[in-house]
Order: sequence, then C-alpha cells, then structure tokens
Amino acid sequence: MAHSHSHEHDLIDIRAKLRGKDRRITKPREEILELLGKEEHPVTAKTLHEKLSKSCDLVTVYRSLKMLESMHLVKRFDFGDNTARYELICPDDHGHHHHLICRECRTVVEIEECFDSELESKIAKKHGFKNVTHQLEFFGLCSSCQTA
Amino acid sequence: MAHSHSHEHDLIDIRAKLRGKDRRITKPREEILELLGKEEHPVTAKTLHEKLSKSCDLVTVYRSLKMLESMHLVKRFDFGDNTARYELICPDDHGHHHHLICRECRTVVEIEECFDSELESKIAKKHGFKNVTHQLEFFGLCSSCQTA
DNA sequence: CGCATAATGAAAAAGACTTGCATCTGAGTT
DNA sequence: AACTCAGATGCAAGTCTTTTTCATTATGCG
Repeated sequence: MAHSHSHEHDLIDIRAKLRGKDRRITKPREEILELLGKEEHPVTAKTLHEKLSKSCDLVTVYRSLKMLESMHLVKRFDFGDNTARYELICPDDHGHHHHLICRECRTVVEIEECFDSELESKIAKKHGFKNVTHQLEFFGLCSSCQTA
Repeated sequence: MAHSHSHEHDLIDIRAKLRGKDRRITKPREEILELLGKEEHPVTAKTLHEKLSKSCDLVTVYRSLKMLESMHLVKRFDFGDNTARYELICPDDHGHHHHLICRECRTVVEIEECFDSELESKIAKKHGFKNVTHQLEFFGLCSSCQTA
C-alpha cells in the first residue's frame, strides 16, 4: 500500500497540529514520524526503536506513539500477539484500512476492502452508541505456509 | 447474548473432546469451564482467577485458557488494552460474534451482526491465503458516557 | 536572551504472560 | 483396588511490553 507520495506536505500539517496543542517538535518525534512514513506495515515500538538506531530511548518511542495516537496522527493495531503496532495515518484512506496476517509466518498484507459503513451506523443506533469505529483484521495461512 | 441454555450437554462434549486428545479433566479445568459458561462477556485470566476464588493458581488459568483455545473450545479476544479476554465458544454461533466496547467506561455489548462472508473469501482468494478468519470489534461512546 | 513548561533519559516498577522444576493426580492397565 | 506414568499443578523465577518517577535538558514563546 502506498505511503509513496511526498511527505513534506504531511510533515508541515503535523507540525501545525502539534503547535496548536502546546506540543513541541523534537528530534525524536521528527525521526519517529519520518520513519513511520517509510514503513509499509504497522510496526512495534521496539522495532521502531531499533530502526531509529537507538537515537533516542525506547521510552521516548512509547511516549511519542501514545501522544501521536491521541492526536490521531498514528493508529494503533493489534495483531493478537500482545504487542501494539502503529502506522502513520495517511490522508488517502483516513487511516482506515485493515490487514491480512499469516498465522504462521506473520506476513502482513494491507487490505483496502471493508464492509459497508451502514453496518456500523446500524449497530451504533441499535445500542445508543456514538462515534463508533471498528478494528478489523484478517488472519489466515499465506500461500508459502500452506505447503510447508 | 445467550449463554442461558443448558450446559450439561456442552460439558459432556467437552469431556469427550479432551479425552480424545490425551487431555485430563481436572478440577481447575472444570471450574474454569463452568465459570466461562456463566459469563456474558469475554473475561481476562485475572478476572477469571478472582472469580474462581483462587481455587487454583493464576498460572493454571493461563495454561488452561491457552490449552482450551488450541482445542477451539474458547476464543480469545483483543479489546486493545494489552490484555487477552476469553469466551466459551457456544455452538449457537460457532463462536463467531463481535463486540461493541465503550471507549470510556469499557462496557461491552455482544453483537451478532457481521458483514457478508463473501468479503472474506474474496480477500482470501485475492492474496492466495487459505483458512481466513477475522477479528472485528467496534468501539464507541455508550449513551451514559456521551453526556458525562 | 530568558523563562516556563514540555520532553527526555535512566532506572525502576507494573502488568501480562511464560517457563522450569519438583510434586501431584487422572485415568487407563493390571 | 493398586499400579503406573504422562499430563497437570503450584510455586518461584523469568520474560516481555508498557508505564511511572524524577532529575535533567531543551523547545519555543515573549
């Protein structure tokens, strides 16, 4: 899936958003955002920290991700292995897409398909909820792992 | 959602399944299954252990849940708080249903609705995956928390 | 430039889950 | 009913992810 467009624009947006909330633009945060922009799939804090070549503490990675999530700049995913993964929310899909994960080798495929949104509003209405979103992930056996 | 039917039958089934796999029916396991049968919503190992009035070690709860999951007798859910929750798979829905969780107070509502299964087979086919399942949870603000 | 306050690093803690190992027990066999 | 042994348990300790505390540093507004 495409994170391949120019990021300069996004970065400016993000800076503006941070300033507006009394948040500072620091080196760790810039590096984290830059790295996230290059990732194809959701990454764990630990992986991110390793790729950052330890230029900041792992704690800072955790803190930054949490903060960025609260500002809706990144999105958290759960692949069922007790480890949070994060992706930069890209304007294309408003951060809304899903994944298909191989139960065996953990390969991840980005999925743009989703069910009709009226299902969600129906459910929201039925139970008196507002602001309903969903987390949807698919799990299966990828072609390589089927034979093995 | 209904876990309200007779459990005797289920329990017999379960015993048979366990025996067939060289698994033993022990007091902790019986109690865990019985308790799970009474739960309305997925529960964490810790909660289960507390309700078990500590009649067995927490480790045994973890081990049992893992084992029962591998035998497809219970299902694991992720509500995005780094803690696994488990539900007894009831034959009614083949263990397939979803939840609507309040982001604020963490109230859980069981949801029977789901998208058309052809979406899943379409995705499986498109990426050469087999045996595809999905995890789907809805998050929102329940009526009480909207006003607060 | 200076200052208030947000962010960071380091260490420690918290929390969920797992593992090692000695002991115990379920359940098939005699 | 006793025998046997693999599977199950308890307890202690360990791992892994994430959070907290607190002293120190640094961003960015005035």
